[in-house]
Formats: sequence, C-alpha cells, structure tokens
Amino acid sequence: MSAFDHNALDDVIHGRARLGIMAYLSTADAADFVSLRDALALSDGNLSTHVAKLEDAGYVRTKKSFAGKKPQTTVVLTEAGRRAYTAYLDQLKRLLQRG
Amino acid sequence: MSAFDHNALDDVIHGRARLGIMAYLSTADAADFVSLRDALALSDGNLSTHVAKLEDAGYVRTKKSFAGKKPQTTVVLTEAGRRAYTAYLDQLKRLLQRG
DNA sequence: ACAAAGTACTTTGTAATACAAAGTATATGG
DNA sequence: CCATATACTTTGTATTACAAAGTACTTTGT
Repeated sequence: MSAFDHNALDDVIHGRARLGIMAYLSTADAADFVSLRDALALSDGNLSTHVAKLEDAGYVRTKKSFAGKKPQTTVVLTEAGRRAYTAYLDQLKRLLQRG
Repeated sequence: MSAFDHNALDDVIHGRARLGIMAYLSTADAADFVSLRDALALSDGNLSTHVAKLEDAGYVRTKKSFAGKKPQTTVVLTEAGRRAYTAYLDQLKRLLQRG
C-alpha cells in the first residue's frame, strides 16, 4: 500500500456531509434527524439522502418512533460504522503524514 | 462557527484525488505530472482535470518544459495553496475532534 | 370546526463532479 | 515509414450532491 493511497479513503465516509454525520455520531452514538440537520446545517432532503447512503453501507441504522405525536427518526452508529470510521481516520492520518 | 462546521471544509481540497495531490505537494513543493500520476494511481485524464481545478483555485501553478525531448508539466504549490491546505487541516481537526 | 401554517421527513429533478476513453502532438524503435 | 510509446488534454457518460417539491401528519389561529 502506497504512502499516498488516497484511493483507500472510504468514499462513503469521506463525503463532506457524511463525514460530519459520522464525526457527530462517533461521539454521540445516536442522534435524531432534526438535531443532525441543525448541527450540520444541512437541508432536510440532503440529510435524508446522506443518511440513506450511510444506511445502505451498513454504517448506521435508523429507528422510527414518535416524540409525542411527531414522527422521529433516530440515527444510530453501527459496529461496522464505528470500525469503518476508525479505519478512515487511520488512513487519513497516513495520507496527511505521507505514509 | 459550529463545532460541526463541515461546510467550512474547502471542497476543492477535500476531493479525494485533490487531497492526495495537496498532501503530496505539501511535502514535495513541486512534482511532475508523471510522478503524481504514478504516486496517486490516477489516470492521465483524471489527474489532468484535478490539477486544472487546483490551478483555477490558485492553489497550484503548472510549469511547462521539456525533459530531454518529452514535454513535462511540473505542478507547484503556491503560497495561497499552502495557506488553504493548512486551513483545511485545521478545520478537519476541529471537525474530527468535535470542535 | 375549519383553514392556514408548521413539523418531519422522502422523493425527484437538475446541476456539478469524477472518471476514463478517445483525441492530439511528438518521439522512438524496428 | 509504420507501429508503438509518452505526455498530456478534451469530451462523453455515469455518479453524486443538493434543494425544491411532495407526503403525511399536527398545531395554531379565528
């Protein structure tokens, strides 16, 4: 593996918005849709699609429930997600320090 | 500025391939086209467009010359590029450490 | 009670981006 | 010379990002 293996950077995580989501979840473990949207200043539609992509990759799960009478989506980091995020961070460090 | 200001991440630098180029140049200062292409395992076309984008942003300059009889493009990090890269790194740290 | 406005999302259309295949120009080797 | 190679750039296509519009409610005002 080369010192500049930027190709090893997980694209699913590297995306600007998704990196924000993963960083948030890495310390919070779970967050509801609205908190994420506000913390990251993403539009509803944008957050929705990014969460879907992370979910497709198996990095997060979503739980649907109700907060009072309003629907609530909670985004939870999975074990695979945590591992992938850690691996991403390692790879990034390696890249930025030139291997 | 929020703790999760992923929006502050410079997109021109954040792109996977361009991050590789900037990381490479940050320690090498200058590199020729072929070295970059090989080190980063990018296709010719791909590297060409990414370098053009960095050049448009004023982060690198290209110098055309000849190595023997072959044309040679050298990519050089500009002052603005170095500043932008440093700022990017700072912002990234902030994001990954949650502010 | 009814309409208007708000909340919490998802789906969809469009604009930007990434990438590689094809193209250009020149050089070298048989 | 003709084929192959090098050093790129341009162009076509596929993926991605984003926000506007849509759905399904709930709350608020009158």
